[in-house]
Amino acid sequence: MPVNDQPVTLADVAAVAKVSAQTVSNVLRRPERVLPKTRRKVEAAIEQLGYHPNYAARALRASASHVIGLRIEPTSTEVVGSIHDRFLHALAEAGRPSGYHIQLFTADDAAAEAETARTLIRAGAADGVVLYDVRAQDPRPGLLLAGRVPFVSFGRTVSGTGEYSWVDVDDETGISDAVDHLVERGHRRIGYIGWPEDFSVGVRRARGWRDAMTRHGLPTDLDARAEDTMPAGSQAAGRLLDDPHPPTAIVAATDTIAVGIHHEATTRGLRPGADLAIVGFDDTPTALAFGLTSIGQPVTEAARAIMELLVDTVAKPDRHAVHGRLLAPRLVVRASSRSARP
Amino acid sequence: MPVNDQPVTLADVAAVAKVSAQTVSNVLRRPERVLPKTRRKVEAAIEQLGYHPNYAARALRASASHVIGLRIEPTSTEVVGSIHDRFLHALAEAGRPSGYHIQLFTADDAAAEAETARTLIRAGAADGVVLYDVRAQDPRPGLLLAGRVPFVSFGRTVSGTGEYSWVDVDDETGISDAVDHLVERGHRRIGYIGWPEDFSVGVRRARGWRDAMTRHGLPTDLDARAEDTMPAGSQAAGRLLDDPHPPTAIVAATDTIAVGIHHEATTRGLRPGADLAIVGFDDTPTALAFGLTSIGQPVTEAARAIMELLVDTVAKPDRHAVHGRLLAPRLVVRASSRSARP
DNA sequence: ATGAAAGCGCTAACAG
DNA sequence: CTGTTAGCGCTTTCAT
Repeated sequence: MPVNDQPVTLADVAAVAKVSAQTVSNVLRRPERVLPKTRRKVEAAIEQLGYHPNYAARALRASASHVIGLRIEPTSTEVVGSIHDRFLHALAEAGRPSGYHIQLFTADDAAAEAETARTLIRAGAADGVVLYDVRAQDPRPGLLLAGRVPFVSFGRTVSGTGEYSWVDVDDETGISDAVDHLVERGHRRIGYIGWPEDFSVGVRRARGWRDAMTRHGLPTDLDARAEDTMPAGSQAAGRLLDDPHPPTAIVAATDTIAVGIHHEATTRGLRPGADLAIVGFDDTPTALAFGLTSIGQPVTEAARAIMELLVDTVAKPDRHAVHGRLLAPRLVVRASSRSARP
Repeated sequence: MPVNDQPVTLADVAAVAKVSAQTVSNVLRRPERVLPKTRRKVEAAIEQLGYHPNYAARALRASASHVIGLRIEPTSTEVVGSIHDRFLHALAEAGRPSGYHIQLFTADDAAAEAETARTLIRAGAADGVVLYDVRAQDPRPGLLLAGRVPFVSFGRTVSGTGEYSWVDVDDETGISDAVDHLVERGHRRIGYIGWPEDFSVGVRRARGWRDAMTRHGLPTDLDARAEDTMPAGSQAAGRLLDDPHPPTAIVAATDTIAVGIHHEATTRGLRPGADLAIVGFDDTPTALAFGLTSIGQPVTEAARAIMELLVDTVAKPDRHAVHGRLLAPRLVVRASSRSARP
């Protein structure tokens, strides 16, 4: 590693290579326009000086920062299985090929998030933002649209999806696959534990379960609701297990709830996988640790799709094509549901 | 929210306020140099136009990006309790007062991380970086030092700590507090499960346990080692519990291991907290969910300290003061160790 | 107290 | 194919 604190500029390289600054720039951005011989000369000089083009200058000149903003949410202390950090990493990785960097910002609520995003854009600190975990009634897409902030969302609102680009995972199919899998194993009393109805969250997951059950001609009475915490999951599981005709399998809307079910089952002397099948959602490390079958979101693929759409959106903020991309989840079968119903 | 796509510049504001661009700049950066009357006039214009200073231009002019780089690591699929995401959020938040933004980058290994960091600095894309989770034999501080990359680390190497600024948590005291707490509850057979010796990781945690036990005149034979996964924790716990004189309490080097212990105990019909006390490390959501006593790291405080030191380091990269800051962890007592030994 | 000039490093547009 | 000119938006001199 050469140690040289003086910032090396285009002009320095040009001087060493005995060409103009413009030619150096061309070597970097339009190599085909430059004679191979001069190119090699310039490249040697670049190498020798350890030159790196200055981001700020490029950004200023090009009016493009190549930065994507992302609000980082405070982690809930009650959620034990989240794909948030996996998503962050995947997004950072996905930006690499196109030269985009992810910059974090914090905000207290949706309005603040939108406002900060707008400021970032106006200040040229970012070219666009990614909206994480967009829910059915989420106000953020509307706010960003109004503020003319280029963005792509992970998740989508229930309406207005024709107005912005989004990437989402097909929850209904995921849950439906889980139900199919359980039915195949001989289960008929299959319960569901998800968020309370009024949360407007996970309505698609609940619907996925109900529809799948109906499709199989099975009853949908074993429906319990719980907030996304382990104790709430345990409690809800308790209610279902107290039923005169208790479930032999339960599908959960999250891994956190699934662990709660696992815990409740164990406490009652039921062996998960043998006496009670359990399926979670998100395929987090927690699911792996507890041997829980879980519906995994294709996080890497989602991040890639988001960056792709974002590059598009950023390129022509005015009249860019609006795309929605629905990705298929993948059921990861583990011990908690592998064996057939006894 | 005014909608106006034209980027608003200093000159625009100046035109509206009928002053020179320079005066607008002064209003923003040296308000005291400007007559209150003109200042108000300018502020009105700024407000009216929704002006935000352009980051790239500032960065170019000031040769300072106000960006801090941070490598985001791929999440291990086997770790169920991590403070990584909490740290990210805390860092983003900690940068706010001083106007620093966190930018993520990915790298495959320590060498790539150092190299990328160096490139970011040379390109003026970042003013400094934060090194996360620095371990005893970590090569990164040395590499960054050699590459003259301004940085502050969270965690520290075993040697060379006088050459760079770091913030760390006092593991030994944390574990020692846990042992004291258990002894107070009447425990004497207190086991420890941590990383394998040769990992050079967590040597301080292991030492903390050994020293505390010795201080209390208690034996240190119940020492098992496990990698940082739940099954490994369960296995190790099994080995300790198979001892002719099994432990009545176990201290774990991580929450992941602690959950493994919890699981093994439950499987054997031992009630955590009643038949076996368990203490984890990091106070993650997982610990909360399982009612595990855990040694919490002051993540927010650490992030603040890091940003503070970093601002210093970045300001004078050559001859800045080198500081080490050792923060005290905090024992969070929950059901898994609250009651006295029966 | 305010303004004019210059330049941070780069690249688009135009000349040669 | 290469070089010259100009300017992205801002701030640090230096005048006024």
